[in-house]
Amino acid sequence: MKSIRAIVEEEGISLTPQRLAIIDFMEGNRTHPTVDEIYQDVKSMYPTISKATVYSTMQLLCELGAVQELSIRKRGEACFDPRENKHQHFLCRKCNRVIDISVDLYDEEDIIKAIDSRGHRVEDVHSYFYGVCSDCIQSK
Amino acid sequence: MKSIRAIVEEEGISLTPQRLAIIDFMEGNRTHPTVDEIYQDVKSMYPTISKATVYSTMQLLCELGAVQELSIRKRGEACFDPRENKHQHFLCRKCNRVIDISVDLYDEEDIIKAIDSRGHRVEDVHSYFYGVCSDCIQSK
DNA sequence: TACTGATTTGTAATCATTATAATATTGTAA
DNA sequence: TTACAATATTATAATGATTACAAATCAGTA
Ligand SMILES: [Mn+2]
Ligand SMILES: [Mn+2]
Ligand SMILES: [Zn+2]
Ligand SMILES: [Zn+2]
Repeated sequence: MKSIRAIVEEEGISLTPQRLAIIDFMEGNRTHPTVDEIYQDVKSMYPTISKATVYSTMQLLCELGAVQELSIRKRGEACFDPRENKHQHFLCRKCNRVIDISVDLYDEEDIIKAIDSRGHRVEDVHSYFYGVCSDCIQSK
Repeated sequence: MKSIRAIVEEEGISLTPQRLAIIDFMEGNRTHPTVDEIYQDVKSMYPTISKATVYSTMQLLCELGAVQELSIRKRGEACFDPRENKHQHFLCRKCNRVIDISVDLYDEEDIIKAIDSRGHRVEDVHSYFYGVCSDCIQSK
């Protein structure tokens, strides 16, 4: 899997110190941080960084496909993870953590079994598909 | 499938005129309305209704499992649909519509094929699993 | 009818995100 | 190196959805 940094460099996008600090924090990060968590971490090494920079950098990384934004929390903040090997996301409604489920399965019932077998209890599933609808494809 | 109204009545929850108007609008509704869309519709028949009532009623209906809230739009408003037969949701990034895909499939690749075969183009999938994690189950 | 608890309403507060404009930095060409 | 234009960063304001709150209203019961 290509690193976030490699993807950004390939695109010829300038690696400013702020972007580099954000990328370093995200690379291999499995905690699904929010914008504020990224901001807090980077600020400790780079005290003048602005939250607006974190927002714009995360949007850039999303557009490049280097990270993905998750809307798994129904309200409140979005969170992010590096786009690595296919895996699933489980949100604990008690502790509010987003937990990676590293399986290469595509069948919902199999995935639920895999999550259950890790000791979690699955109560609900939402699958969202994104793209362009037939009407919009035709009227382009 | 049980109607929303039946679920509410079974729970012995009082059916106020406002709640009834909202339930009537949601029953069988396939448009995935937002809170504001529900509010605008109900207001035409019930001009004094408050948006706060729509929020609290939708929360009630969600807790009863009569409707579900979708966070398919990564920012902006949540939307709702009656919890009916299992189906999937496709968001068009151009026209911003949430489209029901009525299939009884559980395998992601099969679902994508089904969506494609309806003339839509699938570009991305997010599956979110909700429940209680092993840590929180143990420490209860 | 009088009382009690639940519901609704209008408004204010909160919070994540986006927009904006001034400032700073970067890369490039002379 | 210097000058310049393009890009990025910053601080702050604006937006917009949701939640909190308290007063007013309603429903059910004694
Ligand atoms: Mn992940
Ligand atoms: Mn639906
Ligand atoms: Zn937990
Ligand atoms: Zn469309």
